[in-house]
Amino acid sequence: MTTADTKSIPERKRGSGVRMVYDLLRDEILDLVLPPGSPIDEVQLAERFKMSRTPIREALVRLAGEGLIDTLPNRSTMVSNIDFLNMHTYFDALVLMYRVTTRLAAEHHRAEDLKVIHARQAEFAAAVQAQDALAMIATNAALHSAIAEAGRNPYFTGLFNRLLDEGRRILRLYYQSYNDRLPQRFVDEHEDMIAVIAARDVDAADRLAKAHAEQIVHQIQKLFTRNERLDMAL
Amino acid sequence: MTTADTKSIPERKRGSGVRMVYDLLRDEILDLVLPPGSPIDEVQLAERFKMSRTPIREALVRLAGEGLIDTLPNRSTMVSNIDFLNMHTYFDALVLMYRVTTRLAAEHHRAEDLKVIHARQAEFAAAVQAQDALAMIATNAALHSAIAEAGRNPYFTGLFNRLLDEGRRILRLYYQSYNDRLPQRFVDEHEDMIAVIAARDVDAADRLAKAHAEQIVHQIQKLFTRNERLDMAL
DNA sequence: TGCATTTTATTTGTCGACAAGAAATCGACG
DNA sequence: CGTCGATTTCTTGTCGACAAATAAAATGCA
Repeated sequence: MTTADTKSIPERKRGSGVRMVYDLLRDEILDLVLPPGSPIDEVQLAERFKMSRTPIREALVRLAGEGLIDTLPNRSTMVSNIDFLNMHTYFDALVLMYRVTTRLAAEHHRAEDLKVIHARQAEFAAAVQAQDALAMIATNAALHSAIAEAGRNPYFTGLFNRLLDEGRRILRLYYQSYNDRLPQRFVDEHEDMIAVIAARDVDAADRLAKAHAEQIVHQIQKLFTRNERLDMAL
Repeated sequence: MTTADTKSIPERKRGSGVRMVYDLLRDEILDLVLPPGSPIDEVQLAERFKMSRTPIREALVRLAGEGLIDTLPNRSTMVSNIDFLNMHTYFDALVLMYRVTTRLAAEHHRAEDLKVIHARQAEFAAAVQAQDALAMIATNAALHSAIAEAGRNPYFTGLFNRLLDEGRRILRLYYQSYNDRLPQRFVDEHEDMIAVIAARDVDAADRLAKAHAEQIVHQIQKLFTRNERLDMAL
């Protein structure tokens, strides 16, 4: 294998390059590795991935379609800003989707759904145990996405996943600042929610989901008002 | 100026070609001019619009991002099918968004919002009067979009507009089959909804929106079960 | 004739290059 | 010394062409 190492990864399947750069950029943006306002350079990405600008451009178009990057015509393209001003409107939408999806899960779940949900919850608990903030975000989103799937309404799950993605950056800030305090409380609340889902108690599911969501929102808003004061102090 | 007329419309602003073909294809798909399953040929569009395949490709990527077209890798791309099987889940989502946006409009609207809403309602009434099905769809969506805007939650309005677009093809089928019977009832229901929004009666707004949405859903489902029977008879 | 395999043909995905647009740099003039 | 304008530079948008992948057609064989 001495002749092949001139190019370590020369082989790329025909349609895979776009998804690769799309997934990577998406993750880097949502995990705040690329903070809001970061410039996105096409040629830089092109030589980094050893491909032409065309597939990179396609990935950027997709990201722009999801609102993760902003493209000024004929000018630069950059990572979109987090809309702190309308954050409360985001949380209103998030709470509603939490409630709806959990309620529907209690109504329509099947046996196989519960297995997936329990597995996701175990992964979340493990992430909390390991104090891995990034894993907490991912597994938490995966758990709630699984709950939404159990509700058997693809439109709701689509809207919900969209919202979760949009908020992943805010959650990242949240977990970033709280990685000392273990959110064990979330684990317990999740357990309660899963229990009432399994029991098909629709009203309780709605109530617990509302409380769970509003608790998170309250924590985050507390964090941001504190940060606001810090910003003003500067 | 005899040398310049070899190309009648050679001038195109630099970034406008993409939006042009995007808007056109989008309208043609949503208005069922391009029915589900229609093949989309890149080179055909390229020569039709007198431009390279690159900007057409970008427009197609955007449309695929919104789920309006399906792209099989390395193979054809076609207009996406309407998901009749999960249609009731769509209506569940639509009813909920109708309720939420109308409720929020009653809560948060301002004086200038009512002006816009009244204007949209007048346009819808005019479309009904003229028995213009396409205009009914457009003005009805515009009216409800304006109501959502008055709710001052950009996330809800975004999700709602997305849903309205996805359902525009179903509504097209609906109005197509009912263009003899005037949906004057919708006009009246709209008037009632606008009245309670103006009165800031949140509960009544929620109730009327729910009834309005469910009435529409009921009509459409009635239509489709009838069509189902017709299909079975073939 | 029927089936498997090769060949052709068509369509997509990718590339390198060029042109347009806007910011930055430089220079001239008041 | 500052301001306005031209030029340069840098990035994006577009183009034409080529390569890969797949379906369709053609060929060979039993």
